[in-house]
Amino acid sequence: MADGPTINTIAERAGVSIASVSRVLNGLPTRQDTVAKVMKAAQELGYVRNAVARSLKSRRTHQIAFAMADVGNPVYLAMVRQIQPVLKAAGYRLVLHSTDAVVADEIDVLHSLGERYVDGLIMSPIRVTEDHLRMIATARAPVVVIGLVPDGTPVDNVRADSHAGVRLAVDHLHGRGRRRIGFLNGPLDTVPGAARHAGYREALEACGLPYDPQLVEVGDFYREAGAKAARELLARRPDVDSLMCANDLIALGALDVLRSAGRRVPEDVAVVGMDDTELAAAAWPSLTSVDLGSAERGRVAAELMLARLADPEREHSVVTVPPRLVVRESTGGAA
Amino acid sequence: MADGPTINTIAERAGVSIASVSRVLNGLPTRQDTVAKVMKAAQELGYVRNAVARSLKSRRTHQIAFAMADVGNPVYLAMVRQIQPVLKAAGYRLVLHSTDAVVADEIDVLHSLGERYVDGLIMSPIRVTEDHLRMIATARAPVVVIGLVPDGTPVDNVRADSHAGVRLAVDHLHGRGRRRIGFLNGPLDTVPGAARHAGYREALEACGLPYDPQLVEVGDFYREAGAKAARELLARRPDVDSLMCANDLIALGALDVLRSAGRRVPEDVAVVGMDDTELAAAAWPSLTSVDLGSAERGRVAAELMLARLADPEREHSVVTVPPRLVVRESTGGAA
DNA sequence: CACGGCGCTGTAAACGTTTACGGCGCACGT
DNA sequence: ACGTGCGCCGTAAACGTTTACAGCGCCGTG
Repeated sequence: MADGPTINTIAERAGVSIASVSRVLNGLPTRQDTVAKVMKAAQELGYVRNAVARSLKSRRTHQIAFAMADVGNPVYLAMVRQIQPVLKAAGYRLVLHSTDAVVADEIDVLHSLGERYVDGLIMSPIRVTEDHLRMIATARAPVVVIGLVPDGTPVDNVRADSHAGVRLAVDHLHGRGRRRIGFLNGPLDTVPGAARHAGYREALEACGLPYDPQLVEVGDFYREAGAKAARELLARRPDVDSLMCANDLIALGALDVLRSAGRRVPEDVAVVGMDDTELAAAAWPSLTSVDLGSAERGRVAAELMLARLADPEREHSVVTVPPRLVVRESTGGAA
Repeated sequence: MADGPTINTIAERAGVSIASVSRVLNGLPTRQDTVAKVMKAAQELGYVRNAVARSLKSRRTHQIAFAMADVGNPVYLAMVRQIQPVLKAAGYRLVLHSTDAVVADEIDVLHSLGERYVDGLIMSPIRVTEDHLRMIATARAPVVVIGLVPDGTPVDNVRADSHAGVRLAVDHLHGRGRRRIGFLNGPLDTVPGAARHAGYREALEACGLPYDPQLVEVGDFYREAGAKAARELLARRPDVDSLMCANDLIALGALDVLRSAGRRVPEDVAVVGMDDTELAAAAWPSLTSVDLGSAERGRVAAELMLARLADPEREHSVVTVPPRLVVRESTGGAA
């Protein structure tokens, strides 16, 4: 692990100046025999260019950061999975930040952009605060936000449409003859929670079904919470014939409860999840789920980032990725 | 996004030299009013230290790379999840490489260590070739390998013991009265495939059961492959009373097949998976699975890396993480 | 009062690149 | 034979830090 060779070592050995070495290494026009000498020396020394020095001079690190709440969450995972190859193909490395949904940590990441260790940041904040918006506006490197930001925010933005996603699911249930559609939601003060609630009410209206608060449970986005919510809803409204769940984990919890209550899925109660994580396919019965396009959003975000790096002056884009319903056994399978 | 302030800007504004600024910023002993002047100027300018320049001088980037075959694979995911917080707590960033199990890509990552954009590399290669070993031995930055490398390889190494893991599972099945234990394995030319096969044979012997080739199927590590293998095994040996599966996906495939064949799990056939991914808990019936300690291995690898960075001269460590059986419904639940 | 020592500060070099600029040698035209 | 232009090349500056070293002022001591 001794000190590696530098451009100087090569210059000495090849009997040329460091400028020539640099030129050869960067493929700039150079006389043929100089190229040969330099290449030979570099080869023999096992030279590898120092990325740090290069970045200092060129002001490009060829690194992009991705900040999310939790590496373990399948939704973010799907994003990473798409972001990674896009960036890699363009010659960028991926730096991962897991903020545990702590706002201070997210602000920290934004702040650290000033250190210039990355060329840009893709982030998917759990909540968007005033602080976020202020930091984003003054950030020293391009930012792409996955998730809803207020219209007019000067930033590239990729959105899901969970509103429309819920409508898709409710329509599907209605189309299969269900009329008492329960709704197991997460907290209403989160962006997804609020949007999904609104989507549920609207969809009912569009189907000509009444909104019945008794059919709605608000809990959290976890399996246990889903089970609890399902239990309570079943106790209150045993006649419920279907459950719209605000994510797949809630739906899994609901399946557990339905099973031990002896309700058949989908015959007695149909169930729809949301996010279409790999858990949906693993569950039994396999879970119909609304794909909100996490993967697609990741891909688009990466592409927007590349576009901005290529042209920093371009207009800010706002892309909304449409949801897609994946029908499986829990609502009776493909028609 | 104009050029940010540097140490020079601050020096000018505060009326001191850049050396003093640097000293203040690094907390080196300085007169109180100098500190105040510098801090004030830095504050007003919104100064953030340039990480690249700092790295160039200090020869530390405070970045660690993690290279794995596939970000989407839950086993690697579990590792990332543990590695991230350990590194973060020590002030390191995580750079992710997904190699798609392409050996050339892995070699590439090893090679790029010479660029010195990271202080070290944690890798979990799918197969370990001669090239790997050669590159690791001459790497210009510390490497920690998760997975088996030949004894004596000069590298920090964290191993799973899938051999012992299979024994654990087979013992468990035997203890629950199963005598015709089928084995659905992955390819024998992979490190895990070979180790698991050996573990299976040994475990049978230890239990006093005969090894019956008819009870063994070799396929691949995917759900579809698991289903296919299970179908064939059931056709050949309808009397099989339990299935040891070389990973959770294979087990899920097996569950599908058993269900549609009308075999009850665990009453007619008990099933054990491996890796204890989140799919195991999501499945129905929930899947007994052998946790090979992916999470633990990630944590240990990160710690070994930090230890080596702290003391480059220390002896190479080889840590083997013991497997753990997680009993769920597919083998009858906790005793 | 002279001097040694100490605490603080500034100057400058270094980390390993990229690149603007000027110089040198050669071929060519007059 | 001499100027011109062109193609390569080397010198040196720059990127933004950290840090060795030397200098300076001040205090206390002899």
